[in-house]
Amino acid sequence: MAKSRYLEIYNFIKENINNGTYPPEEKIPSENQLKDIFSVSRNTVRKAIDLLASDGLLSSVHGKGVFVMKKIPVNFLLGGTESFKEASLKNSLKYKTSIPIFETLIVNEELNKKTHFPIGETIYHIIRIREISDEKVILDDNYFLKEIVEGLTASIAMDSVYEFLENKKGIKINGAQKIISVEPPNEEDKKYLDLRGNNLVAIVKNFAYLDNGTLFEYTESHHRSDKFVFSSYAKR
Amino acid sequence: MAKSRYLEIYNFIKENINNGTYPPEEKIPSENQLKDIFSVSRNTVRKAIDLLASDGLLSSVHGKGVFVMKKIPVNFLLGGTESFKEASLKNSLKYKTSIPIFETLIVNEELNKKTHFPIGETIYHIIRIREISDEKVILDDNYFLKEIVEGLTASIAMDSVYEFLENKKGIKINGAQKIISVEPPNEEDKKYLDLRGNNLVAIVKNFAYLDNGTLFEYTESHHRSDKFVFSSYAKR
DNA sequence: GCTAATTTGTTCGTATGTATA
DNA sequence: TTATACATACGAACAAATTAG
Repeated sequence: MAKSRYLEIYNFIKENINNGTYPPEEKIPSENQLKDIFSVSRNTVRKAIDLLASDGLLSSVHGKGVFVMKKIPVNFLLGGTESFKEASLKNSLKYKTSIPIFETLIVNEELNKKTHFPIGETIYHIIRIREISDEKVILDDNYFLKEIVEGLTASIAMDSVYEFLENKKGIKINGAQKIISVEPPNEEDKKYLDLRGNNLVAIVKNFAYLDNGTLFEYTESHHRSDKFVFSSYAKR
Repeated sequence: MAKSRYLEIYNFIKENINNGTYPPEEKIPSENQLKDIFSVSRNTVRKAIDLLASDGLLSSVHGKGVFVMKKIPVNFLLGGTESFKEASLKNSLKYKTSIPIFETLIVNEELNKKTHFPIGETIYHIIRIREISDEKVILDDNYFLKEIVEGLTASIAMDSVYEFLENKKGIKINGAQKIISVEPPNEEDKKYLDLRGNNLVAIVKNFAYLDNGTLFEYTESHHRSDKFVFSSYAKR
C-alpha cells in the first residue's frame, strides 16, 4: 500500500499551496531542491509537478522556476447566483431526486442521432428530477449502455450512479465530453420542472467514455437557466 | 522543423487517429513497438502518449494497452479554449469585429469586485462586438492589466489580442478559469447586440493567467443565447 | 556585455513492480 | 505459469532559458 513517491510529493506541494506556505505568483523550491528533500530522482519530482500543472495549480517556466497559479475562489465569484453543488454541500439543503422514468430501450435511428449509441444496442433510459429547496430545477435525461451498467436499479439511480459503477462494478471512467447550450424547454422540461416563467433551459450534453474508449453514457442535464452555473479551467 | 522527438511521435499518432489508421476503441502499437519504430527510449514514447491522453484522444490501461478514445465531433465551437478568431476560422464563418469602447481606467472597489484586479491598478477596458453572418451575437467586455499588454491598440483588438500578446510581445499564457451562467441582457447588450427577441444571454466569465500565475485579463463574453455553444473535455 | 551558475526541458538506458491475457 | 504491456523510479547527460555576478 506504500503509495507512489510522486503522489507523496504531489500532495506535499498541494498542501503547501493550500496552507499558504507556497503563495500565489511565487516560486516553489527548485526541482533539484525537492529532489534532495525527498531523496528521489529529478524525474519523480517532475512527474508530481506536471500533475499539479495539469490541475492548473502550478506553471513551469523554462530557466525561471515553477510558479504557483493564483486562483479566484469560485464562491467569491458568484455574486448572488449560487451553484447547486456548493449549495447542497455547504448547507446540505433539501436535496431530493425523483425518477419518473426508468425503462429499457433498443437504439433506433432517432436515438442513435441523439445519443450516438450504435443502432440495435440495448440501453437504459432514466429521467431523474433534481429538487433543491423545494424547487424542481434540474432534469437529467440519462442513457446508459445496458451491457456495461448491468445491475443498475432505480434506487441506485436515486443515490449516485457513478459511485455504483466505480466502486461496486469496478468500471473505470476516462472522462467526458461536455457540450453546453441554451434552448427552449421541451415537453418533459415543462412537465417535470418548476420553470417559474423561465423560457429557456441550459443544457449540458455529457458523453462519458470508459478507459478503452467506449461511449457508455449519454446524459442531457436540463437546468433552469436562472439556477445554472458551470466552472472549468482550460490550459492554453 | 523537428523540434523534439516526442512531438514527432505525438503528431504521428494524432495523424493516424485522424486518418483512421488507429480506429476508435482499438489499441495503438505498444510502447515497446513505438520505441523501436522511432528508435527512441520508452520514456519519449510515453511522453507523447501522456500528452495525447491529456487531450482526451488516448487512454492508457495498465496491462492491456493504449486505446483510442471515440470522439463526438462538435460542428460549431464557440466560447471554448479557442479565441473568437480561431473558432471562426476553424468553422470558416464570416466574422466582423467592431470596438465601441476603448478606454483606460483605474481599478476602484466596484471594478475590483468584478474583475479581481488589485485596487489602484491601471487597466484597459475594451468592448468588442462580434458579428457572425451579419448578426451581432457576441459582446466581449474585456479588462487587461495595462502594464502587461502595453502597446495594445484598437486595431490590434479588432484582429486578435492573443496573437498580439503571444507572437508580438512574447507573453506566455498558462490558461484561464471560465465560469458560465445565463442572465438577462444588461444595457450594453441591449444597445449593441442583435438580440432578436432573445431575453437571455449566456455569459462566459474568463479569468486568464500568465505563466507566472498573474491574473492579467478578465473578460465577460455575452453570447446571444440561441447562438451559444461551449465544448470541453473533462478527465475524471 | 560577458561568463558562470541556476533552473527547467529533452532524452537516454536500465531496472523493477503490477495488471492483464 | 509465462509473456506482454503499462507504471514507477533511478541516474545521467546535454540543451536552452534565465539570472547573478
